[in-house]
Amino acid sequence: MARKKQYNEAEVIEKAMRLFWRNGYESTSVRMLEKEMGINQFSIYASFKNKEGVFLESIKLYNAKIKSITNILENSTNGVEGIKDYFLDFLDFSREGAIFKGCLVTNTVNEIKEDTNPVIMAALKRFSLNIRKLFVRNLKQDDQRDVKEIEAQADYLMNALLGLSISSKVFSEEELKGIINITFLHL
Amino acid sequence: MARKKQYNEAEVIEKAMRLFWRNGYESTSVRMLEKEMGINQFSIYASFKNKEGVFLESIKLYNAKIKSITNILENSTNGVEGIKDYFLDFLDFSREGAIFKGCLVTNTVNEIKEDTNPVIMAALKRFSLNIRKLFVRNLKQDDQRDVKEIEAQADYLMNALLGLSISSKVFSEEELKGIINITFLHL
DNA sequence: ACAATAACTAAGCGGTTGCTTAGATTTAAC
DNA sequence: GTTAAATCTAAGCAACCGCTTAGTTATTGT
Repeated sequence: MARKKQYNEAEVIEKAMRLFWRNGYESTSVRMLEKEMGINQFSIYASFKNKEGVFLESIKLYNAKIKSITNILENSTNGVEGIKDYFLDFLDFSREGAIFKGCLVTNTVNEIKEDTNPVIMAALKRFSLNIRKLFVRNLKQDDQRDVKEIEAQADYLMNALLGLSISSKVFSEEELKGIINITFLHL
Repeated sequence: MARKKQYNEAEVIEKAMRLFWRNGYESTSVRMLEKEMGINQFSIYASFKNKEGVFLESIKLYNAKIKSITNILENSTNGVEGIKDYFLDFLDFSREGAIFKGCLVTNTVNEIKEDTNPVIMAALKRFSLNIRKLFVRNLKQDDQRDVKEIEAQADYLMNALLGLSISSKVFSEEELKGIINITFLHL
């Protein structure tokens, strides 16, 4: 009936995701996406509706990629140690060669404003809350402490993880591992 | 000989700084600065050369403002407790009514890229390193531990502080204070 | 072979970006 | 009062933004 697509949507989203990861949402232009994805703007809008659509698909892919390490956390029975492993795994996950790119989600939370990008912000918050939930689950494995205390610890760990996303752009790998060690020293 | 300026440079930078603090560097346009500062674009460029110049002056002012709490840290003899006070003071400092704006410096570190804004990035790094130096100084007050260990602790605290700048936009004041408590629990 | 349909290319839309220029206006020295 | 210099306003520059449209090309069923 009609012509075939000359590109694979999953493949071009992979490239878009990497670009967003490096540059953030706002400072990644559709022209840049065009070049990186290797397809015309028309095709981008035809496949993903708009720039926001490309980003939402990128988040989905990011979520699928990071599953490789969240799955370990999800199935862990090591309590806090399992969370520490997640931190170290994340460091590896966020690395591209020698440089650390931080977390795509955290980077974007920092960049965008809730009132101008409500849909994106909602997706990002969903992502973060899910990780916090896993932290709570693992913390409960160690002993039966007060739920309030456990949730405060989960907040503490989220804070450290958010910090790590920024720190990874400033500190060296050795320093980052030192930070992780101290973060879990007395938990 | 010539006409007088109809505005005070210190006054308009105060307004510019607040705008950058709320919106970040890139997403604050010169048109927005124009309105907020209450002067024409020509005057902005005449006084501060370019947008980067306005921001660098804003950083200077921010530095002067935050001196009110870094001075306390600088003169503290309470060791780690002095740093904890700094964290709590910072929370207050970064508040505008009920909402937390985070740290102007941290917000911007997250937003800009080193290769496109090297001058700004350098100013931001200088600012951060200075705070880390104060952390090291205070940590040395408590006991004579290994210097390496102290520096690792300073990195850990910087990571927590960076995290706090993001967390303050997501968590409540109560949760933030809980995070700070746990951060200093076993130091 | 031909018509129908979807995917392609490339030009261009109105709006915004950081920054500059032209020209009127105010100040102050003489 | 005249002149020179600094400051003001407002229009406008090229480049870019997200997105669309017009027109061409490829693939299919009949």
